[in-house]
Amino acid sequence: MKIELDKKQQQEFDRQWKIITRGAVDVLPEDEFQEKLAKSIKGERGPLRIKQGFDPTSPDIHIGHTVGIRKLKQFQDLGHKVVLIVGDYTSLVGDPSGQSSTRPRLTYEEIMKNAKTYQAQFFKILDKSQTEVRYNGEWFKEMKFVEIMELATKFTVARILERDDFSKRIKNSTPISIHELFYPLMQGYDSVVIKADVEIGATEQKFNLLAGRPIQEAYGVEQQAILTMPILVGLDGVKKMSKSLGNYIGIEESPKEIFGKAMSIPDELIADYFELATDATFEELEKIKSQLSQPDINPMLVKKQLGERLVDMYNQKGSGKSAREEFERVFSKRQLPDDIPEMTADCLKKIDLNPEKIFLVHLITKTEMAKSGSEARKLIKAGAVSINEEKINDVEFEFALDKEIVLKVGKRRYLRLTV
RNA sequence: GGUGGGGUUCCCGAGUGGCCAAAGGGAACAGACUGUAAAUCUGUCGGCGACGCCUUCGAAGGUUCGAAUCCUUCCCCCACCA
Repeated sequence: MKIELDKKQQQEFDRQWKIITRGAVDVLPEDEFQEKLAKSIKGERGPLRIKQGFDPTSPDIHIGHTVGIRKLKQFQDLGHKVVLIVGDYTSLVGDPSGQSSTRPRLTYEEIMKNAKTYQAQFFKILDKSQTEVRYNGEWFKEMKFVEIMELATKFTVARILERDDFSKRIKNSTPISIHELFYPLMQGYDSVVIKADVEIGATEQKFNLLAGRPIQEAYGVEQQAILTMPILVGLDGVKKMSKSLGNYIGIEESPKEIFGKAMSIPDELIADYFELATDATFEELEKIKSQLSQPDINPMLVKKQLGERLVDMYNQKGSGKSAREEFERVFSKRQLPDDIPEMTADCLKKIDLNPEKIFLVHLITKTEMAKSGSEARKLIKAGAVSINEEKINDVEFEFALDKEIVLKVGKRRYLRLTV
């Protein structure tokens, strides 16, 4: 590194660098990044501008998103400036990264609605006062065709087609629309406008992140360094966490849900989740890993710690503990949960059920405990339905509501009926 | 623009006139076992008060007692050629 630092500055540099690179996969180009940081510490330039873009394609943020957001928070804690790009215009294009087919495009209204809920959720983790939020429609909306063409001259098709996802799609004869080629250009242009020093993203974003560099250069802006973070695998243990696959833990979910979902991840994922999705310290991580490697320690116990921790991060203090106790009561001791939804006989009448003669299949469907009558019958046949702990196997089962009962459907759906 | 091949239930993928709500696999859901883990085994897997009925096989028509299967038109995709 060319920049000379005095001893104190060097210590600060080392401290920051350790935090910055923790958990990161790529830090490119490392020397440029270090130089930027050194200059900033030395006071030759202000805090670094750290960029991350989000395409508001769904209304909720899950803990997969938080991997990057938490990295941003670390930068903030080190005194740097975070610039969040809400990709209202890039969402219209749809990021082709890692996609095996063209993404469905959302309407502008859907995108803006999602963008709003995103922001609120970002600031559950980030410090609002140190964050600049920009919508890229701000500059793309005004762009003239000649300017778009100008941007398009900055990059070649060959470079874009180098990408693995595109080359795979070409090989498999899956169509690629021209507009998809614009995605990296747009993302790179965002970096030009906001003068990003560093852009961070998931590993699958590496190409898009790197694409920003030549584009910045072409527009006479200092090139950004990039930092990539691993992709968090979803609850299924196979695919990346995503809302559309339904294998996610949303940060807005109830403690019960977060804890339960955490308990359902495959054991192999426990350490990754601790490392990427919680604020466990380096020492804690080591401890967890050693626990997991000991055969006499049940990984379930470690997993419970994870669940507790995740719940606490997004809820009031102590909610992790109570979520855990509730979980143990219901699933380990097989007792009833403490918050069973209730319905009275009058409520039943409102949804067209006669309390004197309740047809079980209808009860299950009308209370939305199953999607359809066939589904309800299927569950009954499978022995998944019980009333007051007693299994019901008769598809035609009817009963009169003369005393309070608790209906259980599947592992976790409960309903209490009162007279 | 030409020629050829395709579009099947959540996904992959059989099926080329009745035995087809449609093989097989995957996913999913449920049961047993458990730790709401993994593995394994079993069952379900369009809808309906249900041994029957209704709606599905790109779209719309047509032939037929009867169509996912045959014909016509249209839409979309792929390959090769240009």
